[in-house]
Amino acid sequence: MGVKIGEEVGYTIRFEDQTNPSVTVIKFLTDGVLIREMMDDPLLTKYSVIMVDEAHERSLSTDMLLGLLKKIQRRRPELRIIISSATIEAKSMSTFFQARKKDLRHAAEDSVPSHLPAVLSVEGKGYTVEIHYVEEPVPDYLQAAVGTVLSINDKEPAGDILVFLTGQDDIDAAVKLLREDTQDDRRRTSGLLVLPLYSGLSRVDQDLVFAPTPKGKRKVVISTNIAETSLTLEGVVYVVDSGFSKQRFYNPISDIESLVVTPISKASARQRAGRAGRIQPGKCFRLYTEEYFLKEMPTEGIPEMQRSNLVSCVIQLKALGIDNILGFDWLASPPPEAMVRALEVLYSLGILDEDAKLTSPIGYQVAEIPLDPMISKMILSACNFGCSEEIITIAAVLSVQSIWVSMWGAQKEFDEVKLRFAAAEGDHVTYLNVYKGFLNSGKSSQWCYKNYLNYQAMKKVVDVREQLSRLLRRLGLALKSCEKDTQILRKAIIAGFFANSCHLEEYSHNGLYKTVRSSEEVYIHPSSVLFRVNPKWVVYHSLVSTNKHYMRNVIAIDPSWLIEAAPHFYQVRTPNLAPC
DNA sequence: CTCTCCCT
Repeated sequence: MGVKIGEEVGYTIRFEDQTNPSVTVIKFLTDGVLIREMMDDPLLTKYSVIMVDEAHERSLSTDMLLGLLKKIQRRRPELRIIISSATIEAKSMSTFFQARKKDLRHAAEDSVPSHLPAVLSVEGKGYTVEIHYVEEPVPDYLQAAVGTVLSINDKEPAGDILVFLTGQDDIDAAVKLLREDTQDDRRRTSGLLVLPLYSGLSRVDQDLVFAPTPKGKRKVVISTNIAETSLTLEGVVYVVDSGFSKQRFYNPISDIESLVVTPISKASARQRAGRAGRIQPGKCFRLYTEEYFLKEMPTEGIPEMQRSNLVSCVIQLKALGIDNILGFDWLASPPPEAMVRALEVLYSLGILDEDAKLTSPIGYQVAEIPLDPMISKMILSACNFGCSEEIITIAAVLSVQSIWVSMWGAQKEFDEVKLRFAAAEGDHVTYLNVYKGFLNSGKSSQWCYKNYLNYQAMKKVVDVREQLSRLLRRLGLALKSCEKDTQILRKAIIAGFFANSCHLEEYSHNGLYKTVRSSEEVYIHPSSVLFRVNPKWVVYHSLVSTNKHYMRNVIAIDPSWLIEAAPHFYQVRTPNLAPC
């Protein structure tokens, strides 16, 4: 359009506002930012047209936003809403936004949208992709994927290959197999450049997949879902689709989130295939039968709303003045159990009162902080305990994926390096040591590299920490350091995470813990500094469920601190503690 | 003895 970014056309993301309110007429932003903007401007009066892109992804915030926009439109019939979605399911979207008869009765004539939602279809600009299926179901998609790559390399003309598997384990195994094959049988694979791709890789390793393919080589990228939508690889002509991805599921009864290898939807399968047609006509090899695709594969995935913990979602709606959360107009209703659980958790944290209204000041302050409510509660308590300087560092580290780079070779070295930072109290205090070291190094990327730290992640920690310190100042809360008093630090953590306490099973030789609240069997994650240390009592930040239930980010505590922090949640029962 | 992926 020939304009400078940040003037007529701008964008806003978490740490960057490239707009100029007096000049900008088109603004790109994430759905989460727009929901945040609603807290100051509930009817989004700044905007006359709102376009929601990628609505088919059905992320938590997209679903929330669509429900909120529908509500806004009743008050602002002149607001134009455009929803763009890559699936054929436009009808359900259109029905959702169609004013219902009972709404019409209560609304004045002129406040009804003057047109029913129109459905427009726009042709994709990709090249055609020829789809191939297997004749018979494959017993092992990893082996099948490796075999398919080799046969493409044998039979098909030049062009890079993108393989979709489910996770780091799968991917590292496939990379290894293909690289070994290169050595065993020069003729078949001599031209292959095999690269893994997943979000845990360091930036340097991720960048390798974007480098142009050397002459005479064929690039094979073995990837998670990250290459399905988040990253785009040019030069891909062949896609191999395993038909699976890892998905998160939340059980509101046990309050545990699990990562499960799940069959993908037809929508995902199409998206994956489309990745082969960006520069020329391509081919997609699906490692499942055509019959399976047509008859058994679900059309759409399950919206995130229906398989997530909803505490963040509930508090945001509360902050927007939506009192009847259960009666909110959802595009897809979340399970009532998950709603009830979220309300319970927020109540136990003192964020909602008996009438499920935000408490003052805690509830309102928590809603202002753009983090998980348990973390926000931890921060607010730290302000009272006088350790907010340290706690916001911890909060920032906990809000990035992982500050360590994933190491597939040098495990032993890695563990040794980690010991330099390890604190007996646990991971949270260890993170403080890492952060201190990073600052002392002058925020050096070299230093990160030497210490197996992810430099990008550390930079993000600094950004998040700065945002939090600005926010606390704005809320009129004190930034104070507790120096070396890690007891007070742990008490502040417990103020947010008292519900996540576990004790080591007596006579347990393999590190078996049970959660205090529901006696679930859990273990300390091998990435924790307390792995194999196994203190008697711990509090964890989150559970990840794969083969076992693993606690990630763990601190050792004294059980009396639990009763001190949450007498309403725990009551003393000799000789141990029990939930009430 | 291990971590799909976005996002405020």
